[in-house]
Amino acid sequence: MNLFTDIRAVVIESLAAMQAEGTLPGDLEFDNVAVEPPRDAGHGDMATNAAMVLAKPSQMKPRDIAEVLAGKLSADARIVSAEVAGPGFLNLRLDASAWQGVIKAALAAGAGFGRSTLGQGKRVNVEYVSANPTGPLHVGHTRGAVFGDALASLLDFAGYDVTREYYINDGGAQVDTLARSVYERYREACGLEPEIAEGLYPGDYLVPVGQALKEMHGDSLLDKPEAEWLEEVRDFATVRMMDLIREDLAQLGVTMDVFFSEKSLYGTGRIEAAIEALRDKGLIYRGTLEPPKGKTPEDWEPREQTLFRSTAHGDDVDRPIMKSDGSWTYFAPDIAYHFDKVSRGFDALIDVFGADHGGYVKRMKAAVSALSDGKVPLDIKLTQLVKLYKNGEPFKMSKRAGTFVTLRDVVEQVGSDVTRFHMLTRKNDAPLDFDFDKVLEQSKDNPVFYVQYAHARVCSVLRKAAEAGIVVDDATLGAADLAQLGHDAELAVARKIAEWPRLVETAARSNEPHRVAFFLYDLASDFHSLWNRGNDQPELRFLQEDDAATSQAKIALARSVAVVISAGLGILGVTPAEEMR
RNA sequence: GGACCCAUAGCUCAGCUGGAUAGAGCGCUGCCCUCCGAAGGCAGAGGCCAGAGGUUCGAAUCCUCUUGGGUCCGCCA
Repeated sequence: MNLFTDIRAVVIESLAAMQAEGTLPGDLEFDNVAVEPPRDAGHGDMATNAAMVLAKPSQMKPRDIAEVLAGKLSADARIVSAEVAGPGFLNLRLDASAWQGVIKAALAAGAGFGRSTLGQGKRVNVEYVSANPTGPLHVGHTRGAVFGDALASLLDFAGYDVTREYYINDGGAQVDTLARSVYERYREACGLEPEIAEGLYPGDYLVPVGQALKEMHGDSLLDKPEAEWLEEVRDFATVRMMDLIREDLAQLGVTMDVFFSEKSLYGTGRIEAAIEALRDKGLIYRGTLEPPKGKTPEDWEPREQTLFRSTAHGDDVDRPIMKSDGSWTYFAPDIAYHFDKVSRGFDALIDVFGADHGGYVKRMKAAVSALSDGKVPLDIKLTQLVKLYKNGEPFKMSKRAGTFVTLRDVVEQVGSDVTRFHMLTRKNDAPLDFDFDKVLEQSKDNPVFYVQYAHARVCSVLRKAAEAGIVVDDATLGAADLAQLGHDAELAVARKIAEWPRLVETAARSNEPHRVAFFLYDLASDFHSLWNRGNDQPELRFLQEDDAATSQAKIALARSVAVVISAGLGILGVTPAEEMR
């Protein structure tokens, strides 16, 4: 249940009644009518902007509309008062039973509380990570992995049918480089001196791959020319790298539904088919691009290429899809890949890229727009850089100096839960500071700890209640008499609980999982505040000795907090703590 | 030269797609606690939302320009 949509329905009903009576004109759109929590809790429990939104189209004064609407709304049992305020806001106060209903609903729904039908089962493809299969994942990939995974979970929770997908860039020159790098490690395994030339991948992680190659082939590849071993070594190494990456992702709790191989697009006519689809729309032509202004490369010379008219779909310049030697540019298989996604029948596509791919957004959107005739929206989320710190000092990453920080380094040092939560307490398009020491701090200053602690406190209350012989299963708690929950601090928590279903939808609509993290922090804050009041006011403690009925009512509230935290952390991919250590 | 992202308290950041007196944590100031409901609590000061125009009942939020940061910019993927 979503109390806000329930009340909004009442508002819309009342407005319709006003239309029927002739108070309002019959031809009004109610799309912009919103029922929201007011910014200032002093204004009431909910506020609607209905009168202000409708004032102009109905040519009436907002306050006049609000007055009539207030009268209608008062008829609803849940609405205790409706007051006109400010320019025409209508502030609603709800009966305490409304909040009690929310708590009961949370306990009844359990982990499913807040699940939405917003997505209507529409199929969404979320592509993320998609790192080149040439080595282990590093910190930058970690953020993309965490973000993409949480976004996918959020959309799932909001009622979408989500596919998590990884695009393996195994078709370009970088996997040949990988093969040559592995070959050197193979020579090393055979007792020869490896020659890691400039441009090859020097990382130690290729050593075991070279050894594995030796075990398979003995010395037999040593005498052969590159042309004879390249393909096999490349395929072998790519598989090994993807195994490595899958393990890295597993460390973070990320599992993909689909791994899509770029290579599978080559030699199968699939790239050609995608380009033909564009050609049929008149978007492919031969032409010569202008040099980039202000920063002309020294060796620039005009060349005629095959171009995609991406400017017809919002891009700034047309993009080459074929090199002058007739081979595809990297953009061509990407077009084919997205064509494939469109062809698979997804209703919406989301790509999660690193910020360095920002320049790529418009052309990709143009391609999808062209390929789907504008029917399949593509949202591209860019994750900004992660700045590493240790003890408050910036920590520079350098492949050469060997201070290359991998995903595995991070997870092994601070754990998956902390990594995930911390990386989600920032908007994806803002740079992120990651301090190896601060994120592990056990104090109120650390949001990870703060939220976990709230959940652990609830668990602790449940344990103690059970020890005291009070029945605290969800069914019993749900049947408790909640009428005695009347203190402001208690109602504040209940209000927050009621906002959860609404937050899920707003976060999903904007593809912003970080809102979940901030919400959980706020909820934890309200809960801790109530808890702390119990120090001075024993009647606010959750566990009331010798009064099982009151305890059950209060614990029902606490339990609903745990239900929401647990659900929220579930979306973020973080395990809720049963106790703090 | 151009594209994209960003600019909110001293610091790090939210701000629910246009709503009322702009919020939180840290830091600062002042009280309280230091009884395992422990890893602190309560309260206070602190703002021209980078700047200038525009859109309308109403702008931190949308549009334009300016300034200042970041990412990137033809056959590397």
